[in-house]
Amino acid sequence: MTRMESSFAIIAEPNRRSILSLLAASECSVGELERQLRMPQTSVSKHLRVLREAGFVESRVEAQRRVYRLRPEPLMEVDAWLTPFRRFWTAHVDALERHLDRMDATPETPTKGKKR
Amino acid sequence: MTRMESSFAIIAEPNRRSILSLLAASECSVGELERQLRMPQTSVSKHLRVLREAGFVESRVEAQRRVYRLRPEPLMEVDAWLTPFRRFWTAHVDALERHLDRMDATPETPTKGKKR
DNA sequence: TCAGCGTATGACTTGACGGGTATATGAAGC
DNA sequence: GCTTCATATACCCGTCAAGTCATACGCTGA
Repeated sequence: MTRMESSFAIIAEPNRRSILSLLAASECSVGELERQLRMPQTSVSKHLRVLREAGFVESRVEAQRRVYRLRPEPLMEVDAWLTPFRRFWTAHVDALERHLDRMDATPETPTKGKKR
Repeated sequence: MTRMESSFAIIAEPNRRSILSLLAASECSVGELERQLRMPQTSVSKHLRVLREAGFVESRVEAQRRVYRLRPEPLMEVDAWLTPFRRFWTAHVDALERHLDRMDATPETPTKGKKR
């Protein structure tokens, strides 16, 4: 149903990235994700469905629970896409730190149209 | 104007990824991008604006043209986010090839509805 | 000055995605 | 059977991003 073509669109959603990060640590049931992320169960299930249909996760049934675990392929695709760009920063590694520091400093509200 | 919080949301757009890929090869003017991507100029300009405000590109003025070039920081962020996941595939590298081969073969339908 | 090119912006429309609520399914236990 | 727990789905709605069109801006050369 939901178009949602590329792997990039899937991980554009912050909650889905959170789910993936948790699953990177260890596999989880829906309820565990629900508690750790403090989000409604229906929301978790919906995101898991999207992730599952896009191949990011798979589930196995365990009694009444469904335990989800990570599948690496789609993220490998993203990683592969980055390849041609890496030459831009492999030279000077500390640029990221400076960038992240700036992000940190900014008042978290990009709401207003800032110049440049 | 456009919220567009994360770097992930920016590269969720296929046309923007195309622009970035072209700029990874070499800096380009708007017109060059327009021709290579075969998309309307207003569209290119709008995507460039989004990319610029998100720090993915910067432009310099050259006569009547604006030449855009890549800035690496936001993509470095994405690369950094991938770090915890790499352990899932650094062991067996060929899984990506198999995955991409499948993508190639399938007629645009995601992982087929397994319908239990 | 004007014309023409290159680029940016504004208004508008459309459609997709995410959140919420209610409900359905299905397994386990009484 | 019924009830409870765990998860999934259906529906509605608000929001927001992307496309299109028209137009405005800025630079250059005649």
